[in-house]
Amino acid sequence: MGSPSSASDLPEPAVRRRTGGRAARVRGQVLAAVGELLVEDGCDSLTVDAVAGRAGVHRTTVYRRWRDVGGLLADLLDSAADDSWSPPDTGSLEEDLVALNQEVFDALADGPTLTTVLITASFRFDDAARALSRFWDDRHARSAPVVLRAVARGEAPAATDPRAVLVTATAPLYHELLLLRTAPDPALPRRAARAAAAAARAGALTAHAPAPAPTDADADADG
Amino acid sequence: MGSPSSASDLPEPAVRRRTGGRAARVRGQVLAAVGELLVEDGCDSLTVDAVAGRAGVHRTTVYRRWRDVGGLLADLLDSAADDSWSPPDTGSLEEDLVALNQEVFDALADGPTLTTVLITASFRFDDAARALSRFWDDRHARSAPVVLRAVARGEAPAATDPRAVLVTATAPLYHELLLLRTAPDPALPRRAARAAAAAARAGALTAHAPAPAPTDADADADG
Amino acid sequence: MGSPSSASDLPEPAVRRRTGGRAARVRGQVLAAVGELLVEDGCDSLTVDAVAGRAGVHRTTVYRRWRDVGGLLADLLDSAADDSWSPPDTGSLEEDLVALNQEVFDALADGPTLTTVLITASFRFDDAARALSRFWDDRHARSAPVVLRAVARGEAPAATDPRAVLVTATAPLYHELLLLRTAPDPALPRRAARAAAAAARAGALTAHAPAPAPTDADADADG
Amino acid sequence: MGSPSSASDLPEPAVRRRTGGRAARVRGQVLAAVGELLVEDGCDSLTVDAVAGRAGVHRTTVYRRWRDVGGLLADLLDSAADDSWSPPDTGSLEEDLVALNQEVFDALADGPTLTTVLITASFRFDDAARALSRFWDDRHARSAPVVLRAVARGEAPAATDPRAVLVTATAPLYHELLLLRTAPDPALPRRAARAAAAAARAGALTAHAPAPAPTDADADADG
DNA sequence: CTTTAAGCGAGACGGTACGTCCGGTCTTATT
DNA sequence: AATAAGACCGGACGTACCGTCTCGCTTAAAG
Repeated sequence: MGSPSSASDLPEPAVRRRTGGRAARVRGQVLAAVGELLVEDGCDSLTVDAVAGRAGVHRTTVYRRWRDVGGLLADLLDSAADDSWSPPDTGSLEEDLVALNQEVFDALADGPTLTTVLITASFRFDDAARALSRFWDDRHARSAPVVLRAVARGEAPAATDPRAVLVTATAPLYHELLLLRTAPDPALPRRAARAAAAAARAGALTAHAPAPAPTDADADADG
Repeated sequence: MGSPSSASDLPEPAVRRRTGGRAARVRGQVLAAVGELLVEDGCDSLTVDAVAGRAGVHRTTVYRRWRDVGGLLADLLDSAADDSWSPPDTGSLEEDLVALNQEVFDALADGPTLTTVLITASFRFDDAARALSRFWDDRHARSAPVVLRAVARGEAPAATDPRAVLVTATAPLYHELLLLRTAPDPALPRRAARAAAAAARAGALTAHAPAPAPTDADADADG
Repeated sequence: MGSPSSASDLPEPAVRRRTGGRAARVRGQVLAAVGELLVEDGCDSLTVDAVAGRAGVHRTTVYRRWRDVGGLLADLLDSAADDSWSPPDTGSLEEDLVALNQEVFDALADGPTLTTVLITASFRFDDAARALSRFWDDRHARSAPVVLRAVARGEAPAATDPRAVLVTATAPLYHELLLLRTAPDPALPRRAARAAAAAARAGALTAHAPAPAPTDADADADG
Repeated sequence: MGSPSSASDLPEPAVRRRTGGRAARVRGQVLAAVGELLVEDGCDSLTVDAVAGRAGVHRTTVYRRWRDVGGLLADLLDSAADDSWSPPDTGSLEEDLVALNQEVFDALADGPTLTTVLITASFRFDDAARALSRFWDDRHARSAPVVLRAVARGEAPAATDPRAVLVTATAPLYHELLLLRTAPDPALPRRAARAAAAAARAGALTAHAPAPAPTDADADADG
């Protein structure tokens, strides 16, 4: 599924008031400073003062355009929406999920990544939380073809819910690495992908179908 | 899996210097104030000043015994470790997992629970993060029998990793409700439990076994 | 002696740049806004931003023409120089002074008048201080006939200094109402006028004459 | 009448919370810094930041104890109330008034004195204005004997109002030097004192007595 | 039952960051 | 090419909390 940190193009101002020269340059400097500070010291050191200082810009300028740190993070997240991202297509559901999981794993595993810091920050700032939700919704929507192709190949029942499959596959990674804070297990991406694929095959991830008779139906779906 | 908020016994100080009288009373007042403030206003308003004021205790007293807010949270979490908790035993893996998931769901679903706030806080304070990890490790250890019984009943291969099953079952709940922040779906606990049970049945959650040939092996494991 | 607030014609710019059209209209709007803001909130709220906003003019326009708040006040004071003012002529020195004092009293007595605010402001802005001095010099010059007529009538020695008489008469009002901030006493204008008239009659306000033999002359006056 | 700047002992805290050690030392440093800054740069440069910096004390300490610049000035004024001050006693009303006036003149005449700055500041800060009024009330009360002795000596009518005499004597100095901003005239203290003494002798400064028949009575008094 | 020292209340302090206001300059877009 | 809109820099404001310190005083535990 990737992470919000994979792009850094900062394409265009949200409100195109002044496209040229200083205004755009200032925005770029500030967002760059936000990113740098985040990876260096984490969320705690991300103060408006520090951002302004790093960006070589006055405090009031930051307040004028972003209101607070949450606004900065939201803008960074939105600007980091990498429009060119597309899901893998290996020809098998499980391998596709493994590839997606590996992307997530890489973004979370080694120490305090920009990704982990952004997620952490989303717990403190509503703006950032909303921006992060937007990012994930986008990634889920783009990744749906992975599941739809699997259904087309007969790897899963027709009613399989793409989003449920994706969440089932990736959730253990976030849970282990962010919440439980266990040491990164290189086998984790594949195991979680396999489990999600198996559950999908078993018809346990169909959309809104409360599964008539769980035990037998599952056995049938498998067989 | 429950939540860290289910107990409030506050058993004893870690260092038993003065067990009786004022010292213990002060500790109880302070931890109670921490809990109240957390559920009222969330993690942001949990300042030492506010805690001291609410507890009717002087600021310096809090600093003297807990050092900072993280210490308060860690103490609260440790004191909230409900020693009497035990996992469900319905006779079927899936139903056991559903019961566990329902407990998690209830603790996370309705608004800013004490549980969600504690998890949020764990991102800001290392002490709290460690205490929370301890709590979850304890719950996973206690819940292992659920999987072991399932193995004994033949519902899953012998090599099935209890922890992996539990994480696979509960992770989607935390992911949806805490990270993705989607509206609570009452069907979610059962769906995630079914998916985890199906994956376990399919042998996708065996410990440290990299699963030689995914497709055929799974089919064999099912049959 | 009146006050600088008695006129509101805003006749012409000090430097007659553009008498007609937009330029003059803008000047009128801005000076009017200055006056309004002064009487509403006093000197503290008289910011360039507020003036520009009230006048419906851009900030930079104000900076361009008046440089700062002091310039605005100076312009307002100069424009408020009421050319038609003339001193009373009742036929007696004391009654003339009473009339002058009454004018001052009315301008200072009831709450924060425009006059009091302008004087207050003159302590913060040199431009305004100079403009206020010009205003007072003008008033003293115009009021000199009051004393000269009294000398002609024989109410005071020939060497009597008109300015000293006027200052002696009005100073207690400013002192009481602005500096000592005592409650306005309706008897004050007359009492101060009587005192000044008495001093003039006694020859205590002669110009640059160090009073030849103070003791005997005074003793005579007493006896 | 002197000035509020004539004492610098800073005798005791208004609220004697902590008399010894650091608290008292801090207060002294801060008030000293206020005085120094006032005489150096006037009222405009008297910011909390500057005071704290000069005093070698942190900003928040100043805010904690004095709230704002007005509070600082008020405390300085109160602490500068020189309890040992007493009016002159030369044996003659006029000479006493001359001495008083000379004190005022010296405090106001040469450039921006601490006195002039304090008065200026009182126009911006209510606290300082009140403290200044208290100071002047005190000085007027202490100076009353000057007039009472003159009455006892027969230099003025029994009903003479001491405060009116003092105000009449000193007001022209404040008016000329602070408001009209004329160049200091060394003859001014004596001339104003003579005028006030003459008015008192003439019975023009009696308390609350509306003066029965101004013209004739005055003529009698003169003649 | 006394001592004694751990713990507490109280107040002040240095310090960081906040978010706001205003003054004054400078840049951009318009007309 | 001039001007109006607006973004910027810089300084100060007043506040909230942090974490620390130094005093006395209480009081629980040990001798």
